[in-house]
Order: sequence, then structure tokens, then C-alpha cells
Amino acid sequence: MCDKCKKKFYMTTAIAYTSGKPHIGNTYEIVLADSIARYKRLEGYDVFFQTGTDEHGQKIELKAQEAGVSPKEYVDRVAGQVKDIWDMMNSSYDKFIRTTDPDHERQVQKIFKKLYDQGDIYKGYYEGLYCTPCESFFTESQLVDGKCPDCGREVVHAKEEAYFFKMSKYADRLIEHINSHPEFIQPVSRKNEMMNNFLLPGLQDLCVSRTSFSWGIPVDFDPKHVIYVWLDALTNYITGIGYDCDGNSTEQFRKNWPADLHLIGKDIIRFHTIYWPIFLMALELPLPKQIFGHPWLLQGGEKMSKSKGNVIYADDMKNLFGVDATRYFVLHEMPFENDGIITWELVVERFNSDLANILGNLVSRTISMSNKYFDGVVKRTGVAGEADEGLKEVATSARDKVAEKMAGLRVADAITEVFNLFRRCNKYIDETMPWALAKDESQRERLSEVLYNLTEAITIGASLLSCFLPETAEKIVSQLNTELRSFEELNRFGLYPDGNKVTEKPEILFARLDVKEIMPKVEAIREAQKREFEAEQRALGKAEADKESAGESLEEGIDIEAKEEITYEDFMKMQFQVGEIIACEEVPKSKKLLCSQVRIGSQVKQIVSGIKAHYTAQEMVGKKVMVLVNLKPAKLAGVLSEGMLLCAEDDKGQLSLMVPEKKMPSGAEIS
RNA sequence: CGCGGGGUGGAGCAGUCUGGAAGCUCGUCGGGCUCAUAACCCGAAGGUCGUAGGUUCAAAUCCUACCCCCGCAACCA
Repeated sequence: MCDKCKKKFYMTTAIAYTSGKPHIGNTYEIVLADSIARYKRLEGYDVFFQTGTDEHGQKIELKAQEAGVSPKEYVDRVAGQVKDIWDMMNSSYDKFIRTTDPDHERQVQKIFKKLYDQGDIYKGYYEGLYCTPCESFFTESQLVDGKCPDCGREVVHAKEEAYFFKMSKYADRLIEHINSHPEFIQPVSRKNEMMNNFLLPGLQDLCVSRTSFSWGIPVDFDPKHVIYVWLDALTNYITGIGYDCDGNSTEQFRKNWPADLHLIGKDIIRFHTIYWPIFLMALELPLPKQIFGHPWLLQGGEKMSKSKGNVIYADDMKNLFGVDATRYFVLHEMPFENDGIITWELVVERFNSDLANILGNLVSRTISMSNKYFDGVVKRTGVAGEADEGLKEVATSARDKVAEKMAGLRVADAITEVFNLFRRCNKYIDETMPWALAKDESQRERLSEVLYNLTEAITIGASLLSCFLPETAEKIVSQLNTELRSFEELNRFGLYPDGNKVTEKPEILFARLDVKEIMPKVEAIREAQKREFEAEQRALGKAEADKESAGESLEEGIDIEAKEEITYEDFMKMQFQVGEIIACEEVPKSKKLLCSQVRIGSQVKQIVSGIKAHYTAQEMVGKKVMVLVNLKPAKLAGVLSEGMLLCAEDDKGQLSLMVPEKKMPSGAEIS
């Protein structure tokens, strides 16, 4: 097919937020996108595949501060990390855009100005409840007891000047578009969610600027504002291919826009199916053809988080299993609509049963038979047998089965189709029993034909596999001393060069793994991760302390809101005692809770406290602390708590346990 | 009544929109085979499709109520 007749296919991933190193769940998206891109190329499309990083925002500003570097230095580092992982996973993107790229920034400013000039963006006030120390706005529902959910202090009604985008103006057009383009939002179940929850109740105007932080693209005509998140992030899809809102867009843009596919995580479907189309309408650009919100990859059914020490990173997986096995796992193990589960044990299982047993062993046994019986020469003799048709049928129909699955973006099912071909090959070996044929000199021609058929079927399978496991596919055809097939050739049988010679020594593609050997390595990874997390937490605490000591040397007192006066009787209702913490552990599934066993005199109480951010479970043990012992027991995160450990709290929300100034026995009364 | 997702043989999932003989992979057990990475092939066991009602000739699938799990949220004594 000539280049000009090729149909274009422009696809993107979401841009990765550079607040930290991406884990395997994030990496899944790029691998998924990559296999779709490779598949589309195989089908003959002229693919342009864009990915990149989203680098602005308050969170990054804070992270950089913690790390003691400038935001730019920080994002440079993380963006580098992201790109390294994407490259390591063999992703074939054509463009890696960063939202700090100067041309992106300039274009976003122009877009903002244009939308402002045409009246879609207006200046207003962001009103809400504001926590001054946290510099954050909250909605009524986010508050805890009417106080800041982060630090627990009073919030005030505040107004921040901000720019807003008039969403409502385009809502009807969008509803109409979504209804008339059923393929627009994938999977379809998401469509209803968007309609019922956001579009039909009526869209609120979107805040598109902030003044409370500065790490962002400034509004050029009002520089105390930075452009807020989505207008900056989403526009990457057009700026990356050369959009210019003055009408000087590049040839590349004119060719590729609208995008054929935005591949994103299910968490940001709303922004891609509502805000993004509306921005595009305002810019008078056509809408992307399809938005696919993929599910998430969960570690053992839980979200990955550093504090749990259960984060799985692509590079760790690559070190243990290799790039293609990692790709195979995430691609094959992800359901289409529901979240997928990853555990190290599952990875090993898939690795052994699919990659080593079915595929690797098939290639290995086929090549060794060719070598054993024919010195590696694969000759077609035309001596057919009744088993042949079954094999050929599966081999020549595999392409269209894969195509059908891929058309619906069912990548996992597409891979299954490829493996069905390999399974069929193994069965063919059993049906034809080459070792038996080898014993009978009169069956020599038939034996040759059998091995030819096998080699041919494997070549077809490898070619289909190349979209998903590119390295492995290359290795297979190189061992078979041939090349990957084009899409047009894949429904034909018999293209393997007659009389070709396969490699003498087949390399093991995937050596079987032993879970018992893998798990200690996994343990080591977990340990390292935990240490890293703890070090990070310490550094965080230290940074706080430094900040404080760098401030006034004279300590400043803090004031808190006064409570109503109480009587002596009120006070005497409360019973305080010294308690010794004899054991302490983290409360599973909670972010802030530690559960302590506290010895008070002769009894032991279980007390849950929200202080995980300030004390580790280990350092709690042995402390003698002040306990309110007659507080009514209650359940916290499902765990019974029979009292309260008393703490001092500063204006930053830092906690310090109250301990007796002199040595006191457990159970001593405090009054 | 906060929002959302889910409960299908031991594990991981498909099937649910558009009712019509419960399916796939792994694991287990039995058999076959020996070319191959103790791999491959065949067969079997194992499920009242969360529970209880309802609609229907027919329900995993549609309706109602309830239970349980997971995210977000909440809790932070």
C-alpha cells in the first residue's frame, strides 16, 4: 500500500502526572496503547501515537519543595523517569509531549486568550470554604465537622478571583453528539454514568485558573493567574501535533486531527468526554472519534500505595520476568470493563503456563525436531495428512479473529486468539506424532511436511504476536530464519520459504520460573520499598522541622478557638491515667490509624489513634502516655477503640504525645 | 437513604445490554505421549450463577427487597 493511500490513525494516551514514579498500573496504559498502535500499523494505518507528561499544578509545586528543588528540576527528573519506563517497555510512540514544552505553553496561553475574547471564559470568583494555612478551598461536603479535612482547623468563607469556562453553553450540543455517536464513549456503560451524573443535571462552569499557586502557565493578560489543570493538560492532544489557534496549524495537525482514539484511565473519563469536547467546540474543532476509559490494575484487589508497600513497578517486573512477559501480563490479564488483579504469584503462573509452556516450548520442540530429523532444513513435500486441515484452518483464520477483537479494543481477547493458534500447534504435534513418523523411513516426506506446516503456523502466530510482544515475535522469526508477515499475507498458508534452514540452537524464549525462587526476590523489593517510604516520611518531617527552625528563633505561641466554660464537675467526669503502650500495629485499610494495646494498671485497653503520620507503630511501643480511659468505646475503621491517647497539636497539625515529665507507673492517675 | 463498581465450580475472568441447554484459562485427579523448557495432548471431578421473592413456557440474564465485598467518601477519640 502506498503511503498516500494509507488512512491516518491518531491516538493518544493520557499524559502522566509527574508527581512521582509511575507504577505498573500507570504503565499498563502505555503498553495497551502501544499494542493498539502497533496493531493499527500492521493493519496498514498511518499511525501517529502521542504520549507525554502533565507537569503543572500545586501538588508538584509542593513535591518539589519537599525535595528541595525547583518545580522544573523536579518535573525534569520525573518526566525523564516516565520516558525511561515507556522506552523500557518498548512503546512505539511518535511524540512525547511535556506540558512544560515552550510551544505547548505558548499555545495554551493563546487558546485561553481566544476563549476569553470570544466570551467563553469570564472572570468571576471562586467561592468556598477556605483553610488559610492549607491554602485550599473545600466544599461543604468535604468538611469534617465543619472544619478543614486536612488539618482540622476552622475554615472561612472566602472568595478567590478566578476565570471560569461557560460549560452550559455547549451542553446541549454535547448531549446530542453523545447520543448520536454511540461509539464515542467506551465502554458504553460509562456513557450513562456521564449523562446521568453530569450532563443531564446541568453542567457547572469550570474553574480554569488559580491564584493560590504559581507552578503553571500564567494567563498572559492577567499574570497573577495560572491556567488550571484541564485546559492546560487536555490541549496537549492538539498542541502536540502542531495546532495553532491563529490558524497557522501545521500540516501534521491538519492531517491528524481529529484524534481517532484517546486512551485514558476510567478516573478521567469525565474530563475527556465532557470538558474536552466542549473546549474543542469552543475552538471550532472537530471532536475526537473515540474515548476509551480502561479499568485499573489492582495489586491483589487493593489499590497500590507506597505506604502499604504493595506497589509494583514495571522495572522490578522487567528485572524478574523481562519486558515481554510484563507486557503479556498486563495486556492479557486485564478485563475489559472491570479492574484487573495483579499479584506476583499470578504473574509467575501466567508466565509459566502461557509463555514458557505453550509458546516457548512449542518453538523449542519444533526447531529441535527440524534439526534432529532434517538438519534444520524445512522442506515442503506436499504429502498431506488428515490432521493438516484443522491446523491450517486455525492458522489462516487467526488474523480475522484478532482483527475482530482489536476493532472492539478487546486486546486481552485478541491475545487469547493468538495463543489459541499456538495451542492448536501443540495439538497438531500430538496428532501427527513426528517422532513416530521419524522411525519409519517411508514416512520421511510426510514428516517433512508436518514440520513445514508447524513452522509456517508458528510464523503466522509470531506475526500476529508482534503487536503485543514485539521482542519475542522477532526472536521467533529470527530462530525460524524468516521474517514477520504483513497483514495481507496473514490469512494465507504456505509462505514460509521452502527448503529454508532454521537455527541450530534454539534459544529458550521463556525459562520456566519457580515461585519459591521468585518470592524472596519480591520480598526484597517490598523491603526496599518500605525503607524508601520511611526515609521519605522522615525527610518530610525533617523538611518541616527545618522550615520551622529557619523561621523565628523566638517561638511563637499559637491561639486556638476557645470552647465554652466547664465546671469542676464536668472536668471530674473525665478520668485520665498513665498508660504504657505494650504493642502497636497499623490498622489495615486506614490511612491514619494506629492500634495500640495500652497497659493501664492491671488491665489492657485497645486504643485506636489517628497518628500514623506522626509515629510509627514500632516507636509507639514502650511509651508511657496520657490516656483518657473512660471514653465510651467506639469502632474506628471497624476496629474497637476503648479510650483516647492525648496529644498536643500545633498549627501545622503536627502531633506530639503527652508523656509524664517524671517517671510514673502505668495506671497513675492524672488530675 | 452519600456516589459508584462488584458477588458465576479452589484461583482469575467471560457471559447480563438483545432471556432459550452454565463457558474460558489456571489448579486438582485420571489417562496418553516422549520431539520439547518435568513441557505437550485427551478425559474427569467440581457451580442451586450472593440471598429471598416476582415476571415468563423458559431467568446468571428482566423486576423488587435484602446481605456481603471493593473504590471514592467518611472515620482520625
